[in-house]
Amino acid sequence: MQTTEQLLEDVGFDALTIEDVAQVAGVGKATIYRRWPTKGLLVFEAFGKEFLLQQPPPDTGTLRGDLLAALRGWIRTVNGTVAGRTLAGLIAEVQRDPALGDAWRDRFVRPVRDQHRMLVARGIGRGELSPRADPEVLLDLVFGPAYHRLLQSHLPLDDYFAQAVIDVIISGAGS
Amino acid sequence: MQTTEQLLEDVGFDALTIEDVAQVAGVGKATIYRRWPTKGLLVFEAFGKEFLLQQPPPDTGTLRGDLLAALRGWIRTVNGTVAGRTLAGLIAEVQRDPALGDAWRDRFVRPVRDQHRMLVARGIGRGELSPRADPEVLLDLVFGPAYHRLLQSHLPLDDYFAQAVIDVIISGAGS
Amino acid sequence: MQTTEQLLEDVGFDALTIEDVAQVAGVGKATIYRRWPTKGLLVFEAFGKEFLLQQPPPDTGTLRGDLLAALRGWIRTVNGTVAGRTLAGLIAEVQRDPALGDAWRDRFVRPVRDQHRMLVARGIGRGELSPRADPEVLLDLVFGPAYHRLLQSHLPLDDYFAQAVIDVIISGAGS
Amino acid sequence: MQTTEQLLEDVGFDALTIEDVAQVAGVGKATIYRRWPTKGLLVFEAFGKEFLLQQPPPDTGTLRGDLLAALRGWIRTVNGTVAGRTLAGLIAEVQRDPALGDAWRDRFVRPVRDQHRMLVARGIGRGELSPRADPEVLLDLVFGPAYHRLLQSHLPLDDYFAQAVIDVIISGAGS
DNA sequence: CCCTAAACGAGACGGTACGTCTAGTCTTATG
DNA sequence: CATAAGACTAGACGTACCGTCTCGTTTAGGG
Repeated sequence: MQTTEQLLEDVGFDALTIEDVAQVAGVGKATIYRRWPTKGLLVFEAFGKEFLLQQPPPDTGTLRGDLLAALRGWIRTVNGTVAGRTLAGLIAEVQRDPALGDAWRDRFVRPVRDQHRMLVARGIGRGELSPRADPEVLLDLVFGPAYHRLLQSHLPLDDYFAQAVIDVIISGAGS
Repeated sequence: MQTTEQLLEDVGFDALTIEDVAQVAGVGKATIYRRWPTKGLLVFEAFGKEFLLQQPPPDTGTLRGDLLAALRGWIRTVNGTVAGRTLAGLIAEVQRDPALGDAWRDRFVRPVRDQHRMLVARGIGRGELSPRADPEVLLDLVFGPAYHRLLQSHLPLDDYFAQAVIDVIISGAGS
Repeated sequence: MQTTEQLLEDVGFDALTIEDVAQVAGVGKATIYRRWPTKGLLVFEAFGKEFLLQQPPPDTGTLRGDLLAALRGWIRTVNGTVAGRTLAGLIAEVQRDPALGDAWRDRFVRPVRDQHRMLVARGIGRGELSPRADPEVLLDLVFGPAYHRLLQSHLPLDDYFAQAVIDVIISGAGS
Repeated sequence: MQTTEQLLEDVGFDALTIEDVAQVAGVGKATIYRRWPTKGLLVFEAFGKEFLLQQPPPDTGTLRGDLLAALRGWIRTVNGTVAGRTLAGLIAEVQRDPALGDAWRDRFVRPVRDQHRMLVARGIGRGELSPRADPEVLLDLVFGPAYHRLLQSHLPLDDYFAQAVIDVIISGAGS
């Protein structure tokens, strides 16, 4: 497990092989396969806990503040650590391993969204949101652009971006 | 090339191997490697042209109409054909192959964004957008959520989603 | 191993590929490469044991009889089985693979010559040979012509040849 | 042709490819294939003439002298030049390419043996040979051991060897 | 305290695809 | 019009990992 994290830092998601993990950990391959059926799930477990710990639910008193804090936290983790490349690698892996996809949605996407949905609910309670707004769409609007930039690398994930995204979501871009 | 498209339909991005392409095409492997150094670039080329053809630049007269049409077009292609899975597979591949990443940004992301940026520019010209709005962020807000749903499969890519996204972007979700 | 022998009979040394051996044996290629680094060494091992078993050291009581028996035995094996072509193929391979050459000399040429040298030593002990005769040269004179005919195929390897060779070696061709 | 000889010296028979010959000669591959169907025949032609020129028929006045001179000439050429490895390479190639085998026997083995057979015939005429001696077997006895040492590399091809071989052939090894 | 059974390290195994290489044929464009 | 240049089909090469499977060998808990 620590071996996995170590190797994620040293060689990255792609170059990591279960064979390496076993050897570096001084462990038989079968021992790993007994616990994690695929490389994706192995890395997911090592990555997931770590990542979620770094995303504490914000509570700033305003919806704008909460969403901005959440997005900034995500960006900080993704930019500052190896987590960004690992996250990208895992999402890539999800495209080819349906079992990992299920785990990913159940144990990563859902909990994170549940957490964030509460921010939105709080905003609705405070009357900061139009009652028409769909919370699910809102969450996609907050994080979709960020994942987009992570995976396409066409533009930087910086604080200006975070603010601009949240501003448009709250206030709209129309004149 | 047609062989690649055929195999993408038949077996999908992941199960497609250069070895198969060569055999089905009745071609030596070296011939393929001579032209496309990796599977990613081979598929990208087969996919790119096709995909771009199916995304004609809309011109509805309003920014909202244009953005909605563009997003709907993307969703239609992604949902209705094998292009969705291929697109996901390519984005996954981009995370692993830096050379493909460069090609991807240069020959796919950039042209598509250039096209869409014109819609936004037209909207600005018509005074439909706050002069404060950053076109790049706007583009990420329109398509980021869609890519997000494509890659995470947490929620469907339907017409309701398209409208809701565009509505928030134009008018904001704040009360 | 039996697969190798089988394929040597079926298709011959040249047409034999490690890929075929693996497939026919129902074995991964790596398994073969793990044990035998080259096709030459694989075939050598399959061939060597078999061949040596068919060359029991003769003991007829006279040097002439022993040498003739040894040469006849060699000719019989080489003419009667696939071993002749395999032997030729291996000697050909030895010309291009130095590692095989080393193994060939150590594990084939040397043991065979050791055995035959004992026949000569016995002859010397019985006073059948001029003390001037060099055993090494004698061995080359007995088998060199036979290998020559095997590899050049200019004339048949028959019993008349065997007798004529041994006769000249013992008695000389001078008048 | 000179290119072939050059490359034989520079890289040896095995490493020589028709592709290289073509490129070094500044010639299309097809041009070479038009004249020589295989690498074996190409090299054979380049090698054959050269080699035969270096083997002038000796005439020393005695059979022993002639045979010794012929064998020494062969050894000198084989030891002193790249011809030795080329000769070994060609004999190896002959084991795989039947067409080359035919050419080899017709245009190399036969002429050389014809020449040497005349030495023997001269010896018979001079009464130096037992009338019982078979000239063909004699030739194999003279050169077979030499080819044997060339191809097996188990012992050196030196002048002592040449003399010992001829001595036994003329006088026999029996006491 | 032993003894047995589960888990373990080590790594061989069958299998797949990789990317490279060479052979010999076929195409093209030039001089 | 022949030719150099080199692209092409074909297929074996040797490598890397995969996921499965024996092997002994620890290592614990129950007799």
